[in-house]
Order: sequence, then structure tokens, then C-alpha cells
Amino acid sequence: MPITIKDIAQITGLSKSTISRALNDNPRISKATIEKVKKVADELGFEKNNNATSLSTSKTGNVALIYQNTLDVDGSKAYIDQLFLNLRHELNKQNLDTIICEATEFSKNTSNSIRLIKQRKIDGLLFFHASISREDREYANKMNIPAINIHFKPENNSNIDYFVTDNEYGGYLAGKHLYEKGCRNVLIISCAPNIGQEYSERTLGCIKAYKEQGIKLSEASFLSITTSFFSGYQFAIDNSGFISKFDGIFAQADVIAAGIIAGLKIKNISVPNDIKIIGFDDCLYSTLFTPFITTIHQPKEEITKQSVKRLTELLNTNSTTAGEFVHSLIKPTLLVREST
Amino acid sequence: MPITIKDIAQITGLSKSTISRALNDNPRISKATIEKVKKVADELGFEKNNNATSLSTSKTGNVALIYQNTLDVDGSKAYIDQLFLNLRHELNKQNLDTIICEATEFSKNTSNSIRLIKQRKIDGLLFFHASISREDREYANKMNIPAINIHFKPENNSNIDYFVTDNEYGGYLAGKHLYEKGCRNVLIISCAPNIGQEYSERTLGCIKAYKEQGIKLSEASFLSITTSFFSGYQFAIDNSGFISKFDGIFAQADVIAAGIIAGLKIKNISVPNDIKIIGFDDCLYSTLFTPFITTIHQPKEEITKQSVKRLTELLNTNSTTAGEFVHSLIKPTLLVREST
DNA sequence: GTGAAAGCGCTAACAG
DNA sequence: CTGTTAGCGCTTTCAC
Repeated sequence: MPITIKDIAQITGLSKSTISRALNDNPRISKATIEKVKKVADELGFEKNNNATSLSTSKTGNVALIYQNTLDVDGSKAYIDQLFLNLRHELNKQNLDTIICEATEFSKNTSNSIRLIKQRKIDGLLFFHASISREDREYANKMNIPAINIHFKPENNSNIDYFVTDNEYGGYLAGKHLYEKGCRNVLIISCAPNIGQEYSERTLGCIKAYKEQGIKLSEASFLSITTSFFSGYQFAIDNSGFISKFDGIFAQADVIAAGIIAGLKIKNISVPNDIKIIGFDDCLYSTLFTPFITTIHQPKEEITKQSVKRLTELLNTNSTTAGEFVHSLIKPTLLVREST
Repeated sequence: MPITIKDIAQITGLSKSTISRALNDNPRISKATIEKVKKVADELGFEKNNNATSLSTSKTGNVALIYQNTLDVDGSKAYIDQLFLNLRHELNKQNLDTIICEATEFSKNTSNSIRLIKQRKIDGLLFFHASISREDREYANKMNIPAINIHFKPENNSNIDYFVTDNEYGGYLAGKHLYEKGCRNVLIISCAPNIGQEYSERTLGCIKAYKEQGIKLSEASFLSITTSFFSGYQFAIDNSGFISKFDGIFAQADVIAAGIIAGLKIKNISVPNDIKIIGFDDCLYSTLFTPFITTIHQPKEEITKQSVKRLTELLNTNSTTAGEFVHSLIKPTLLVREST
């Protein structure tokens, strides 16, 4: 029923191999033949059977997007789905289809990425995951399947490419901005849990910015709360006295910043008049209400663009990542709105 | 390099076909042989080359999840990603991998689902889409590829299975609840745009509930705003006078309900004391702050469970949907919180 | 510049 | 219960 190169061969009076070559723009085939073949193929609405192609070339045109089983779509990770959307769009532009999959098979507790490689369902891997197992990475390397970490720096930096936000620089930008807005006594609110050190790096950056100005931030002003709107809200209400001793807050997630602002409103503490606050992420929470939140924009466009570029390069040149891993920290940017 | 059934054949001294049969639990093979073969396969970490299997069986073990190119992940569709997460999890349980893909290829403006079918990359289709083209549906039917619409009722109901929230019933539940809470003068806020009629159905249900009580809601109290937090917020602030003539609001999306409550707070109108408000969806917006929002819970668990069940049935029995389409309206439930 | 034939790794008659 | 053989639809030597 579905149409094959054999059909095209019969119609054009050429052989199957010529059809195959023509469709692949093989230079040994004459322009005229190529055009003729493609014309017939188009008219018939022909598409190659991908399984047959994959069987002989070992290339599927698919990449896997692997995410954590525990992925929290609400709350802290509000911006992830935009990243995914971007990513699939970029991949599609490169004629790649995306198989999206949890890291492990729950029932058997076995690795989905290893399975996909073994089944020859994919050509490459994109890990959106803070703690990929060593086995997964090593198997991909061994099998010559390009693998890239996006957004999360893997706990063991060594043997995988990654494209990740430069969190320390983001923290630095936040600190510098608060300083420039006149804040001299800053409260730093990190998020828990701190997988992949991203939050401590943000803290570090902020400290650095103040150090440059000769100000040493006190350890007493670093704390950490759960990454949710409500925990920020409740924190502000319960600790308004403590908070009002500061003139600036660096909340390391917009969702927390939004919660805190809402809580402070209840306590009649005005942002940015009484206290300034800067968030991190640039996700939906930063523009829920007024004041819109000044924040550090995660460079998700750059992350997707660069990682897809790297991936397609590796796929096209058939080269391994092994031996020359790209570890890229991508600089986020300051986005000034109303809360500072 | 990768291991094949040929290797297993050599090791066990059996033929390739016996290995193939044993791995597929063919009843003609003895228990003993099956066990032996599987043991060796396990020890070698063998997985079948899916391309080879697909080529001979025409089954890939993949399904496509097709979504609208314009999918808005923030705002109105906050609960979609939970649905997707659920869906992939259910599919994975059935040993199906998910290829996730936009409906059309932007550059060529051509259908991705038709391409995937032609390329033999998938066995079935899940459309998360309000307006699938006729061509897509018809091609799937013609090629005997099961296709199912989830969440959205297709504009032309006829020739595709669907599993969709019973929106009219949801509206009815909302109306009934407001009535029981004493509201006699209700404002209905629909969302724009109203693709797939879902919002007008919610309105209809609410009207019906009041009609049962002998109350005719006035057309003057039906309006429609953009589906975003801020538009709800601004609406409330700009129209607090108008709003306070009512004792209840049915906001047909939680995100709007949340925005309205925030706006009313600014105007010192208290929810639920001065006015009661019920939302729709049960997404992250309904528990951002106090008062937590009473809402209609979209039955996403049931939608995913039922549609995956139907899909796997069709895949396993190799039957067509054609001629006996399942059109399922799944009842949402009332979730009473603090705003009513 | 094009064709014949073998092969990718499985499955499925057919045979015994 | 197991083996032999052909075939799925492409690609790719090798030949001309």
C-alpha cells in the first residue's frame, strides 16, 4: 500500500539504486535524473520508510530528550516547558524528531536512554537532568552516541558536554544591580534543594559583586527556603520584622520573589520603596502583578540554540564527544522591571 | 558491535528464528528453550534492533503526540504540561515511546503527522489540538493508524475518537455550587478565544444549573476576557463597581480567577465574604495564595488513562477506529476550597 | 551515469 | 518443537 522506491523505479524506468541515489542527491547522478525522480516522488507523496533507511545507515533522525522522573512542572520549573518547546522547535528545524522520555523505567528501574540506544531508536541524547548516572554517559560514549546536558551541570563535570546558565555570573549581576540601586544591606534567599550547586553559585556571585565594592555580606543574611510561591509568601508574613532590617533582597527564583512581594504587601511593606527585590529566571511569575519583578533572565534561547548546534554538528560529522567535551557556561542577562 | 540475535544463536547453538520466537514468547517454543534464550539475552544486555523489527512487522512501538505550534505554555494552559507528563508516563507503562511534535512543519507548512506516518515512525497518534486538519485525520484513517483527540473536541466531531472534559457538566457543577452557597446574581466570565466551544459549553452548564432553580441568568452578565492573570487583575480593578453588583463569579479559568481575586483585593472587595468566586482547571494558579480557589478539577488523570487504554487496545488488536468512533465526555469534579 | 546484488537484523511462512 | 528460507525497503559496494 505505501509507496516505495521500487514503485518510483518502475514508473521512471530506472533502477532502485538510482532512485535511492537521486533522492540522496548523490553527485554521481545527473541533474536531469535527480530532478525527474524527485518530481515523481513528490507527485506520489513519497516518503522513505525510515526503518529501512535506519537499518542500513544506522541513522534514525531521532534524538531523545531525557528528563527527571520527578520533574516538577508547576512551581520552581515554570520556565522548563518553554525551554522544551524551544528545543523541539530547533530540533525540528534540523529535521530531527524528538523522543521524550523519563530517565528511568519505573517498574524495572532500568535506564531508558540505554534502552533507546540499544534499540537503535535514536542518534543522540539531550539530558535535561541534574544527576545522570555514570552508566548512561559511559554507554552513550562507548556507543558513539553524542550526548549533551542542558541547563543542569552534571554532578561529575568530566565526561559529557554541557550548556548551562552561568549562575555565578547571574548572581553577580543581581548583586551589582542591587548595589547600584543603593542597597547596602542585602538578604540572599536561596532555594532548596540545591541540586547541582546552582543556588550556591548564585550566592557566590552576589557576594563577589559586593566584595568588589568593599562590602562584606554577613553569613547571617543567607538563607534558603522551599521553591514555591506559597513558601515565599508565608516566609514574608512570618518574618516581616526580620526582613525590614534589610534594604534589598536577592530571591534566587522568581516564584519565591513573587510570593515574598505578595506577603510583604499584606504586611504593608512596599516594594520597591521600602525594600528592593530582584528575582531569577524570568518566568511567568515575574509579571503576574505589579510591581513586575526585576530579574535575571535565564538564557534559554542561547542554551537551546547552542546545544542543538553542537548536537547536529556531532551527528553530521559522526564524531564523538569523547576526549574534547564542551563545557559551556552561558551568561544570563539583567532584566530591569519595577521591583528594584 | 551491538549484539544481535545471530550472536545469541551462535552461543546457544540454536537458529536465529528460534531465538526470535523465544524472545517473543511464541507458544511453539519449549519453556526450557525460552528461558535459556532469555537468560543469555539478559546476560548480554541484548535489546532488539527496533528498525529491523519495525521493518518486518510494521510496528514501531512509538506514538506521536501532536500539539499546536502556537501552544502557550504559560498562562491559560498551565495544566497542559501535567497532562503531557501523565500521558507519557502512561504510554511508557505500555512500552510505548513518545515522539512529540508540532502539528505542522513551519518552513514547508506541511503536516508532521502525515510525514511521521509515511516514514513509518509511529503506530498511533495522539492529537492535543483543537483544529486538526481533515487531511491528517483522513490520512491516519486510510493508513489504519489509530488516532485520538485528547482534551480538545475536534471542530468536526465525526471521524476521530476523542476524550474530552465534559465542559457543560463542569459549568453545571460550578453553577450549582454557587447557588448552594447562596449566590443569586452571578457573573460569568468566559475566556477568549473560544476555540472548540469549550467556554460556551461551560456557560451553558451554569445557566442550566440556575434554570433548574427557576433563576434565569441575564445575558448582560456573560462576558469574556483574555486568558491571563493580568487581564483578570486589570478587569477587576477597572470594573470593581460593576462587579460588586454581583454576589458570585464563575471565572472559566483559574488563571483569570486568581487575577480577579488579586484585583479585588486592591479594591478592598473581600473574597469570599463580599463575593464568591469559582474557577476552572485546578492548576497551579488556584493555590497561589489565600483564599485558595474553589474550582472545577479537569479530569486529566481519567482523560489520559482512558485515551491511552483506547489507543493500546486499537494498537494491540490492529483494528481501525473507522466506523465506530469513541466520543467520550469525561466528567470533571468540584473541588471546594476557600473562595466560595 | 546507471544497474545488479548483497546486506542491515529482524519476522514469518513453510517444512519437517 | 526447531530449522531453512525469503523478505521487509532501503543503501552500498562492485561492475560496466
